[in-house]
Amino acid sequence: MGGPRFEPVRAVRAYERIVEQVEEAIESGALCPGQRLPSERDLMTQFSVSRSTVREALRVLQARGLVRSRPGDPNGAEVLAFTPAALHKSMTTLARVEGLSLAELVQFRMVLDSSANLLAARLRTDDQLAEMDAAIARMREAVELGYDEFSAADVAFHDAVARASRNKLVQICTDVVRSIVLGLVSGRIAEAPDRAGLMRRSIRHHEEVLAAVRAGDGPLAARLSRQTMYDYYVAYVPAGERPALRALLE
Amino acid sequence: MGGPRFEPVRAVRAYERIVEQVEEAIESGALCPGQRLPSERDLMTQFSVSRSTVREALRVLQARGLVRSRPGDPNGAEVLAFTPAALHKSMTTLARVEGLSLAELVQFRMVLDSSANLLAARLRTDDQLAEMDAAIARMREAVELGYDEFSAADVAFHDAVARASRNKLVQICTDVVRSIVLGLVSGRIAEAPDRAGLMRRSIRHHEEVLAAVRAGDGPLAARLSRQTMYDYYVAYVPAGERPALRALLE
DNA sequence: CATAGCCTACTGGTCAGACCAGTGCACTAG
DNA sequence: CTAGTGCACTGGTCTGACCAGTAGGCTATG
Repeated sequence: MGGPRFEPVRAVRAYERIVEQVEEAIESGALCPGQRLPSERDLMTQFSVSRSTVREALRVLQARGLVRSRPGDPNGAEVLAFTPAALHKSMTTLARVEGLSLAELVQFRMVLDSSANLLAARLRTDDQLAEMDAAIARMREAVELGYDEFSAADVAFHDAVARASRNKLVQICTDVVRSIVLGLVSGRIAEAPDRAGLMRRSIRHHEEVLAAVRAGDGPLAARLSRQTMYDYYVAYVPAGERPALRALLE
Repeated sequence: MGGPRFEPVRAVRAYERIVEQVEEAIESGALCPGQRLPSERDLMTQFSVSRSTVREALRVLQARGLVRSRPGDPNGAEVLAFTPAALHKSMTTLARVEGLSLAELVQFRMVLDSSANLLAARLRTDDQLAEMDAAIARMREAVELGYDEFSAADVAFHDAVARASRNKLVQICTDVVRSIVLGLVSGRIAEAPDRAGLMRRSIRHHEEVLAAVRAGDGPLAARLSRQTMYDYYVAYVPAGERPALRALLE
């Protein structure tokens, strides 16, 4: 004690050093989306490693959604614009491995969506209000067209709200968690006996939420959006887990 | 139009098939944390591919945080328990690439933490209340010890609340976003001129939040926790972005 | 002259076989 | 019984090769 505090050294593998360098270049903006990396054979001379090592690094970068390579492409790997794909992937594994219940996922959506509405009520522009109007209009038309169209319009509405919140993290997490939830229940909703009634009720709820957002009443919009989501999903949540959802309703 | 709807075919590479199979085995529970994969040389015969292909698949699985391999280990790669490491990684790149502002991150924490408090006020057990008490006690002691100890105790408090919310997603996202935020500002807090005063004020706020949780007053706990976080971080948020944070305070 | 089609020089994906440094375990010498 | 030594195995890296795909230049054809 009192001597120098040594830190454990981790053996750093060659391909990791490559990943770090390329990652840094991308995140710092030195490499922009659309730009190309050198070919694998060029990279092996630049890093003075073998091609296998270069390739392992590229696999990692690809798994993180930073680059993409196509066989035969005369240019090297392409630097990608950020997409939440990697986030989505790890959240999906999280959901499966940790056995996340539908209740937890819906609860999380209630939290995110109501916060987005709270913020949107204060920060929305008129254009964004128009987008929400348009989305609800499409929901109305979709009652005749079928569940897929309805769901798409519904998604568009929530996306508009999320954008209006001006918080990219809220936006992206909303997107990711929603797609996981829809993957779990969309089949069951599409086959629900009283689909049309469900849709009409949902539309009415969305209209109320939008009215609150338009009026600038954030807390009301937040409360209504929680209620809307609860009503929409509660039938698919096991009865034992419903109290946890209701805990979010005043 | 009207003809069969063809989907774009993507060339599926050999290592991707391997990743899928192993991933499926892990997520379905056929492979449990702690178990070992066969050695790379075994895998190449099982999948009848070359070792490079096996290794590329392992790199991807490792990047996703599902397995870990150690040189010299007489067993194969180890299947890992889920950790939010991959989630953390992709959120960090998100933060850097998308240029997430501190304001957005803090705002997100306010949303998550207040929701966790809202839920905790209704769902907490006595044990969890005791944990929160203990964490605050450690915060008090840490005023003398230094910022690192204080921050650790602070984290412990918020973790206890997150656990009490009984929502793993809330718990994990709290953890991930917090570590990103702390990475951005902990240095500046540690060097703040009136550190001790800051800590004491934060402790008082935490005590108020805990009192509300103990009393079962969810909305109050939620409101207080938002205020607490706002007060703690507002000094590090550029003035122009503060209104967005205040939008979350009633 | 314009263009359809081929040729070539690359690309990434995969394979085979080799070497090295590290690890754990069985065996052995004390 | 223990301390030490090999050994058999691991993952990490390298070399060199082949294949199928792509793009762009070249050529032969109209």
